[in-house]
Formats: sequence, structure tokens, C-alpha cells
Amino acid sequence: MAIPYNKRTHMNGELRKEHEGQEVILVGWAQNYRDLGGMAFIDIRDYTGITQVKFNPQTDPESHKLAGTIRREDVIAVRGNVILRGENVNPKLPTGEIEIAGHELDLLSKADTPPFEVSDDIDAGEDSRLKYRVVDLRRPKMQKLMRLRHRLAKASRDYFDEQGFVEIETPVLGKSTPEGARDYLVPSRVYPGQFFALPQSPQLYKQMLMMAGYDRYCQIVRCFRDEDLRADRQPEFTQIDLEMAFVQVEDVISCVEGAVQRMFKEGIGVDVQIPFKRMTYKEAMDRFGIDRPDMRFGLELQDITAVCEKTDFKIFKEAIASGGVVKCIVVKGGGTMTRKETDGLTEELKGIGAGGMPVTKVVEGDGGKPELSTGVAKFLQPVCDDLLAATGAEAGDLIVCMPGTYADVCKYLHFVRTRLAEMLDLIPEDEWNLMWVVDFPMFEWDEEEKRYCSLHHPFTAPRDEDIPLLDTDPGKALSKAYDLTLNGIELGGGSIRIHQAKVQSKIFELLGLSAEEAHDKFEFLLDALRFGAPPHGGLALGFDRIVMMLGKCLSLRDVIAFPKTQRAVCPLTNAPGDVAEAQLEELGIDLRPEVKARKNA
RNA sequence: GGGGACGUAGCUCAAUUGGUUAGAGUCCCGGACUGUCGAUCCGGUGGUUGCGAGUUCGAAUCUCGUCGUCCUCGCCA
Repeated sequence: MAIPYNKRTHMNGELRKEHEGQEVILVGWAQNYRDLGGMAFIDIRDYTGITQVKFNPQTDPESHKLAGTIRREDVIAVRGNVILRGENVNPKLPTGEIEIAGHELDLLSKADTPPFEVSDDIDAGEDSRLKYRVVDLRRPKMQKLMRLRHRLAKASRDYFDEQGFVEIETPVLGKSTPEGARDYLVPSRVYPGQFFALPQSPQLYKQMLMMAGYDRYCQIVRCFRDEDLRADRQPEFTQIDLEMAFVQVEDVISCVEGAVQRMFKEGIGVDVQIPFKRMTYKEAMDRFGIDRPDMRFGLELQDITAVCEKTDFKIFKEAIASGGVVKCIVVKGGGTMTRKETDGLTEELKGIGAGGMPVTKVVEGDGGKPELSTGVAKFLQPVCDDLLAATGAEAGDLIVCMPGTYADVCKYLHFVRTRLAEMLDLIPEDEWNLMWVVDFPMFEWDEEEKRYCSLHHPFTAPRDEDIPLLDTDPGKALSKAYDLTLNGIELGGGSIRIHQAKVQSKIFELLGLSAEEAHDKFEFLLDALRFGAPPHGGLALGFDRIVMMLGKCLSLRDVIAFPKTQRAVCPLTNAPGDVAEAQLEELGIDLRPEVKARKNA
């Protein structure tokens, strides 16, 4: 008679010595088998763990015979009795004090040889892990990550529920908007030639919910951006999206701090201190060259423009003359770095567009007076005293310089700083450096398009005192925007929004959106603003990134069950794929000839 | 679109830098074994070296193209 697999008595990580003697039914996957001829062992696995089952040919010849044929990943059901292992305890297994004397065994599903072992210490490549994702997801590590993800989502929902938030679903089929990332488009069958856009974020819907009087909204929501991928960027990703009415910056920040604190506690049992640190955008850029600095290590940027002005070094003088700066990073004890190491870093820098990486070392000269050596020493030696005084560098240190525009210097030195920290092993483990970056500029100047672009998005409110600047010097206006960073990763961002139609129109105008365009694209928002809009603001947290950080993963793909590859395809299903000609016809879509040709090639 | 790393057995890797029949571990198959748990021992199967050209007496190795994976710059309001 078959074992009733729907009546399992225990999970496979559950049994202990106090269960001795009980008859149990276990179901799961065969992790491994060890056939000793006279005796056979099978490890049975589910997401809770592993239990060893023993089959004895004398007492249960039939089951023993079948057990000999069981292979990895076969799905089986076992009926037997819990017995103590005596001297054969396995201290590596939580269930290692007991085993099952197997009396009955059913093979529920025979498995092909798996492409890789279901185990944490595999080093299978991403290709096969993603192609055989079902097998990959069985691994204990992936099981833990998916369950961590669930706990974090639940902690967030619980928290916001307690804080009076209401979860409201917003449309996935929406309208394409100008600015921002590329949209994923969905053709409309009913209106051939017209398209829905998948949301990059529910931004406008949540603002309208505030105008509609829901006061506090949150949603764990899928968002889409058709841009190139990175280890921490997927084309479809999940946000914890929230919005609050009648609030100021402080209210949103402290509310979110509570949520993050709760997620750390319930997710990984870590207590994080609130309030989090804060830093202005300007300070972050000046000191670290990036608006999401990793605060776990030093290597800060220092401005040495004034010192370098006095040198005859051509590339420094040229940079300064054209309005640029010279900054540097002093690497304490970096004098021991080899030429090979610094050259390697220079090559990496050139790979992202830098012209080079002027370096020099501080050494102890004659009479114990520090002087410069190697690299660009000869150009800087004349201002050595000033340089050391300005930077605090001393004998044994390495100085990495960078001339150029402020933006380029920030970019390149941020890269250098991060790489140096890795190379010199300066990044402490188990440190959670949460920080708010505030006071972002409203706009940045787009040199190509010769116009201002929103640094956050066009609905971000300017600081009250900066509203006059919108007319006089928009580039100087700061916003009520804030980003939450963790160890150099952006976890989320938000702002207080514009709640006055007049100000909103002004911003559209500054962004080069004509009144007609603004009306065409955002009539619904401007209307909503006209009919009574409360002051409001909110934030969106990158949920996948939070799971990635708390799960100590290096890639978003490890915390998303079915992620896309770097080329934005799903290796499991092979999406995206072709559609039938009839489908295109119905939508009124003709592929461009060159696209057809490429497909047929 | 640019830069970089990589692609060899189902999986993870090697191949003395262009030289004999492309090896190892693991998995898998067969055999032995009553206390294994990374089982062990004996034997065995398994290869279009991603694909396509080229150079060469000779290519996994060099060149070009192409496809794919990963990292990254641009991009990501």
C-alpha cells in the first residue's frame, strides 16, 4: 500500500531524540545515498533540513532493494520509526542524533541527474544556475534568502499597517511619461498604434491618492525600467512605495527609519540605531565624490586646487585654468603599494574614461624632512610643504591626484576610493552604515540637450527659501529630496512633492516642457492639484536591494526568484520571444524591415 | 554604444604558453562492502575545446568575425 504523502508527520529538519520510537512519514528529495551493500542510507531533504533514513535488507528487503535505486533529487516518501543513532551521531546535522529505520519507501518521482548538486558549497556558473533555476532554488542558501525576503516584506507591511498606512494597488498599465528611464511598452489592441507603459514607479498615482484623501499609502509594488542592467539593477524590480499627506521632510524620514529598523530586527536580528546619520549632497560630493558614499572607510577626497595652482604641472594648470579642480586621496601607509598595483588601477581608471592617475609617494628625505618620490613627484616637489600641510600626508603615504572638471574628478576619485578600499581590505564586515543624503539640487544642467533636468523627478518640491531661485538661478535651488544609503548603496529615495499647481507648472517650464506638452502628459496631475491637494511627500525603498544587503549578497539575482540576465532576458523561459504574426496584425504592428532581416538572419 | 574578464566532459577546472590519442575531481553507469553521513575500494561511459572563417606542417592555445555569461562606463527623472 502506498504511503500517504499528503499525511507527512514531520518536516525533515524537525526530528530530535525526544521523538524516539515514533512512527513517522517523511517526504522530500533524496539529497544523497550511501549503499553499503548490507545496509543503505538515504538523506531526505526539504527546506527545513535533512534526515537520514536507514534501510535494512533483513527486516525490510523490498524497501532496501528500492532504496538501492534512489538517486539524487528523486522525490520520495518514507514511513519508518525514529531511532537513536547511539555511537553514530552526526554532529554536523541538527537531526544527527536520530535516524529513521525505514520500513516503507515510495518513489514519487524519478529525477534526471541534476546539472549541479543541491548544496551551498557549489560553484556552478550563473548560466546553469539560472537555466536550471528550479534546482538552484532548492539550495538551502536560496531557500533562506527567499524566506528572508518574505520576512522583510511582512515586517514592512506590519509596520506600515500599524502606522495607519493603507495598501492600495496602482495600475500596471499606465501612460508613458517624458523624462526618466525608458519605458517598457505594451501595445493596445483596442487602440492600435497606442501603447501603455509599465510603471517606472507609481509616483503620480500615489500623489493622487494623497490628493484623494487616503492620508497614508504604501504598496509593495513591481516597477519596470528598460535600461541596461547591473549587479544591483534589474529591469523589473520591487519597491516599498509610500506616501504621506500633511508632512514635512522630518516626518517621512523618521517614519521610514522606523520601518528600516523593524526590517533589520525581524529580518536578521540586528538592532540599528535611529535616527540615521545625515549628510548634505554637497558634503557627500565634496568629501566622497558620490551622492551615496560608503562611510565604512576613510580615503576622503581633499581639494588641493589652491596648492596645485602654484605648480608648473601642465595638466594641473590646464584643468584649473578651464574652471576645474585638482583633488586627491591620501592613502595612509600606501607607500608600500607596488608600481604594478597603481598601474593596474590606472588602467581600470582609463577604462571609465580618465586620462590617467597622477600619483606620488611621501618619503623620509635627508634630515628626516618628508619629500615626494616617484610618479609626479618632480612637479609637486616645489609645493611639497604646502601639499603636506593641506592634506596631512606624511612619510609612508601615497597621494593619488586627479585634475579635471568637478564632475569628472568626483567620478574618478570615487572609483579610486572604492577600489583602493577593496585592494587594501579597508571595508569592515558586519557594519551597517545607514545614512540620509539631503539637500539635493533641484536640477542638473544637461550639456547635450542644453536644458535643466530634474535630479530626482519633476514633482519634487524646492526648499521654501529657494523658490525665488527658480526665477533667478535654478541651478542653485535645492530640493526637499532625500536618499537613504547603506554602505554606499542607494536603498531608496523620496521627497516632499509640489502641492501647488502653479509651482508644478513652473517646474515643467524650467524643464523645457511646453505648456501644451505639460497639459498633454500631465493634465490629470495638474487637475488633481487644482481640486485641493494637501502638502505631501513620500519615498520608495528598493526592496530587492534591501534583501540583497541584509542577505549579504553581491547580486540582485540572488534575491529574486526568477531574475533577468545582464542582457535583460530570462534564461529559464527564454523571454522575451517572438509572437505570432496574427498577434502583431491584430495590434497593427509591422516590424521594421531591418528588424525582420536581423531576425531571419 | 564603449571598456574589461571569461567560454574545454552533465558540473567545477587543468593542459608545461603552437607539438603525440585534450586530462583531473565530481556526477553518472557496473561491481564489492552491515554504520555510512564529502562513504570507501575496483572498473567503465562521457569531448563539434561556444560557433564560423583564417594563419600554420600542426590550433583548446595565435588573428578576425559571431554568439553567450559576468563586471563596468554611458544610461538608470
